[in-house]
Amino acid sequence: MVDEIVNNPTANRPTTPEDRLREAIVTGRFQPSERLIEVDVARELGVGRSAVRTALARLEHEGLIEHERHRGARVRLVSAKEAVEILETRAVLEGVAARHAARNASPDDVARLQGILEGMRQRLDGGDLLGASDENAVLHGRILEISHHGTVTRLIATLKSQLKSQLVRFQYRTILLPGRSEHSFGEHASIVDAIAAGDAPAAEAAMRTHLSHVAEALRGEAAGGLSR
Amino acid sequence: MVDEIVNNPTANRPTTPEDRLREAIVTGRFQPSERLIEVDVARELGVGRSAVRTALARLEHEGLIEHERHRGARVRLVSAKEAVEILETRAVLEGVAARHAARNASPDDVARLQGILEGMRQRLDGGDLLGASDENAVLHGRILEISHHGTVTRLIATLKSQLKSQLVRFQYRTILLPGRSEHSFGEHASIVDAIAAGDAPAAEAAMRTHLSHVAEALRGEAAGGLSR
DNA sequence: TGCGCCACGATGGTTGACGAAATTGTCAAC
DNA sequence: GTTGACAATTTCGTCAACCATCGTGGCGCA
Repeated sequence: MVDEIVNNPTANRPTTPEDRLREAIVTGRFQPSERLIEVDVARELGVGRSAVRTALARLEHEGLIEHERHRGARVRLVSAKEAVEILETRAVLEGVAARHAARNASPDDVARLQGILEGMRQRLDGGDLLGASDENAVLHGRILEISHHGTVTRLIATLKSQLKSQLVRFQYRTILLPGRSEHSFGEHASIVDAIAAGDAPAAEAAMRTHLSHVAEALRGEAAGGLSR
Repeated sequence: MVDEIVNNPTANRPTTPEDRLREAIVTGRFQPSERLIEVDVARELGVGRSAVRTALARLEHEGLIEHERHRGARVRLVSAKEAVEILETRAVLEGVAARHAARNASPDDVARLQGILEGMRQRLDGGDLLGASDENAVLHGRILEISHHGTVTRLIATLKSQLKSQLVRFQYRTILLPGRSEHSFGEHASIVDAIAAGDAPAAEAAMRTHLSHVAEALRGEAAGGLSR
């Protein structure tokens, strides 16, 4: 019932126009600030105008595009400042999730979290930083699930998709920064520990400090990468 | 440039179909869980089906309706649990806003906040509880503006609209609860004080405790009103 | 009684058309 | 040369009619 939200690789074909447009934006096929003329997009994607319209409407509220009445849509440019804003917002939201996870977690949940942590440890020891980064995402996702907080889960999902469009252009793998991986592992361990102990405030605090560090690391990188 | 986002009373007529549908849902013209058949809605609103389609797409990501592919849309029912979730989420988001406001506030901003506080004081002394409740909304809105945090502002706006649809059915004027108004005023004063002092952590903490009290008051009321 | 097929209801999407609004371009007057 | 008004163009907003697809419930058959 609580299915993982996995990005199915090589999955079934029937992609909706919405997915295709999102894909085109996220992969940078449409440049930021570029005007999205409905008929052009329709031709580009090989679908009708109405399909593009509904897709645009959805993508607007996902924050991928801006749209003014009678003036059309354009790809939204996420500035460095805004990227930091998003990270910061995610920090407090995931903090709430961690708090609830600490209250809800069954022994089984805790075991699974510790298992993920274990996997991170092994990959780090093996020098597989990218693999560890993936485990990272899994851990955060699992905590969200355990929290059973629909509202927070939903908001984080939209924030994620907003950053994703920029992810392609600026490599946001902070875990690749020297020294960051070990530091990050320790922070994750603290979060899991707090959840295991059922200490809700500690879990929230740990999550927030963790993500504020990520944001900080990013800010440093952004100064060189995002500014222009 | 930084125009107030006021709900213009008796303003210009040209309402979009989207606005009209939102209005219809929010005012309870369509019942929760009611299926929204496109053609019926179209006839009801006196517009075409395509207009309804776009409106539905937008309203979906505002959280006012649910939508499953090939299975249509229905008005989303916000349960009591979810209402609390939303309040809780708003609490941390507005906490972030307060934190930023404390960092950004110019002397002028502080003066305006204190002016609003003064207005609340006067209305409370005059026994005008509803008026004070309005000032309350103004104060929160002003803090959001001062924060200059677009992401948080946007998220709070959507959360608000989700609750608004339930607002009509359950009177969420917690300030009307006995004793709550005075308590609330003190909390607001603390928030403004922290912002005036430029004390970011204090501002965030004050906002969070304030809103957690609101949520608590609500939970008590919800037990009698929302449960069934 | 129970199972499966099929028709119907509703959505997803297409095409084509038209009015409305915004932008752009032009031209004359100052 | 600059400004203002007006015309032309672009693009969106909406409608209408149409077909394909998906779900679902009922009917018939076993």
